[in-house]
Amino acid sequence: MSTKPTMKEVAAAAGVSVMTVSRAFRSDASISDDTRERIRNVADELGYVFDAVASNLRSQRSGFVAVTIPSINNANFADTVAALSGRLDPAGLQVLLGRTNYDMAEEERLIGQLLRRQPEALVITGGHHTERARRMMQNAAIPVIETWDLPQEPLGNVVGFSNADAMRVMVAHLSARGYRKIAFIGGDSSFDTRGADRRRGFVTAMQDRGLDPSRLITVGRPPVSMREGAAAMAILLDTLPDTEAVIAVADPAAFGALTECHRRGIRVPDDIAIAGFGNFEISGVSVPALTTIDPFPARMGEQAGELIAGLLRGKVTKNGPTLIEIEPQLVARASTGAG
Amino acid sequence: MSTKPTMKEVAAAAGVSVMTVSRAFRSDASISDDTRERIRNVADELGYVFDAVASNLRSQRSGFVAVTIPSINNANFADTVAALSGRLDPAGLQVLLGRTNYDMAEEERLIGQLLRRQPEALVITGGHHTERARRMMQNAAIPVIETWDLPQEPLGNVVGFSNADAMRVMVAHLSARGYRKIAFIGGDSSFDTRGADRRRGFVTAMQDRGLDPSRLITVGRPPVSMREGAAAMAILLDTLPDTEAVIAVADPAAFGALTECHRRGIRVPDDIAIAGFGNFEISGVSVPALTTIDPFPARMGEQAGELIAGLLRGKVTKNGPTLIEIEPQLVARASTGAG
DNA sequence: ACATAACGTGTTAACGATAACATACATGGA
DNA sequence: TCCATGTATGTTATCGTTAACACGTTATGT
Repeated sequence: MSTKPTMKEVAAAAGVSVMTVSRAFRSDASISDDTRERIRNVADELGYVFDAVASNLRSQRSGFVAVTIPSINNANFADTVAALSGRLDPAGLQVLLGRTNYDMAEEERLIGQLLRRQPEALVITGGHHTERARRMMQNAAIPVIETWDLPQEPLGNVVGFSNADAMRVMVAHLSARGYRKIAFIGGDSSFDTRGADRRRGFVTAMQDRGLDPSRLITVGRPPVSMREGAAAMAILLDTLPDTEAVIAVADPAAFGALTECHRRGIRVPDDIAIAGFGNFEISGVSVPALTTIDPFPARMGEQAGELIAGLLRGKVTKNGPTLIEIEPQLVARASTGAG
Repeated sequence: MSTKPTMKEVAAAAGVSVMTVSRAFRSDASISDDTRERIRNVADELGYVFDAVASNLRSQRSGFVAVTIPSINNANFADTVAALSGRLDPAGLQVLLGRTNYDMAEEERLIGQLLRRQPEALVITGGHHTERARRMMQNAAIPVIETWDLPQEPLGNVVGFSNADAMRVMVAHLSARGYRKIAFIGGDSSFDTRGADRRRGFVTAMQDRGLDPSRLITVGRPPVSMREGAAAMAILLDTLPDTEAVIAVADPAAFGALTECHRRGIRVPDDIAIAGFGNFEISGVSVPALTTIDPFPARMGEQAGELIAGLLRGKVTKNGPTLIEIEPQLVARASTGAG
């Protein structure tokens, strides 16, 4: 018993062939309930552990779905992954998670690493990638799903939304409530491509309404933290004190901005309105509650999972890639005078 | 080119043996720089992707370190995983992450799943497990590290801290500042074992000081959300209005409690003090900033990674399991009248 | 009752890489 | 000069499982 038992040992102990042991551990195999139970008991006694690595090699199916997210510590992405994982689980698929740290070069490296594990599908957060990363994904000959974005040139399937349009909705909301001098707080756009899309959406939406789109505060690399949101608000209040409303690239930054107002005795929304993005829990709990946009992260995860399960189950070749657009929803709350 | 190329195809194209191709992709192998580069170029042209599955089977090394965390969406655990991952990366090890959802039965199932992938080490969040899970981990014959806890009967190595002691420190802090009627807000203790440990620590610490330990508010399953923290605070203010200080099982719940005070016009800390646990970002940003305890999640991840890298590199059998205790640190802030 | 199908199990070879050993050639010290 | 040593490459067998096929036995239909 010094070495870990294999099916061979189990087979010997149970008096059957290795193949029968193999069948005892698969749901679809034809084997009598009797034998199956007997073998499982024997296996348990021996402390046998099924070797997925060998199984993967022989069957050419890894059971992995590779997933990349910018950060593990982000409720939005976590919700997508949780929903995805929940949908894939019953299909016998396991999520192999990697984080890109909001960096396309890191994403490229990561995708290379993940593909070596022979995943059966690839779920990528975002629609901007290096040329090399694009090539790797296209050559992989597995379903690819881009999420949290609506890429111009999709690699394959997409389950996402337009970050720019989301900002358009938010600008419309603020505009309708009478705000004119609206600022945007975001991170260094050369990294967070979704953040950059939101900023771009903000700028064009402002321009379309004949409003000044130049109140832009940039604070460090994404993800923009609460602290950075507060710092950005401090800069904004110091340099552009006549600003009437602020849109932050995401809720944590918006909340940070709110706290800075609290510290300075500036009333929200009476003196200045604040809005975020993502419908993180904090936006509903803070005082005042923050107006935000809900991109439905869990729904994206479910849809992606559903799509993958379908693509891998059906041998039928789809008539081309699927595009599922999720419509982000404005959640109007007290921080913009609503709710 | 219909099927994915293997080393065989690369070897043929480069005019070398398969073994030489294999060597071209390994850092430790003896091969001329010339040949290596030539082979890599050929491989690139063919779109060859290294097959880690086959490599794993033959070499009996998966390159995986399996890690379980209660929730993906938790900054504390995420920090531990990020640090761990960062330390394992240079050692060529990849984190295979699974979430238990604060559920020991789910943990058991998950561990079974993970072990099939032949991980080289196992990092588990928490020190409470089902009997069957314990057995599986012990039989696995790989290094096991329990974190975020200080188990009575460790399975192997431990990189953690005592949740109960942390509460002792917090009670001491509040007590020193003159608070006597102290309440505890937590989740259903039958699920979150670390939360239960903290509650237990609170009770004994209170008893040790001759204080009443019965102001306990329980709200739903862990993780206790901001909203639930607010709800608990509402109950507390309604039923035990003379309470002087509140300790929440974690910062998000503490923040939720704080917002409830804001909504009711109750001043913190003048009317009631609030403290949390975890040193989440929000505790430093909220107004007032929340007193909390920093368990140094990143440090735990680094230490665990360091330990694993050492154990897997050195063939030398250690003289038994390692125990690394991290000392959580009180972070006194305005919400308890400090700072 | 007989052909046929369905079921349960066994045999053989293979998935794609690498460990272990073998070999060819160059280098160098005595 | 000759053998020891090192370097670069090739050969063979194998990791643990499962696809594909074969085979004997037991239902099923007519």
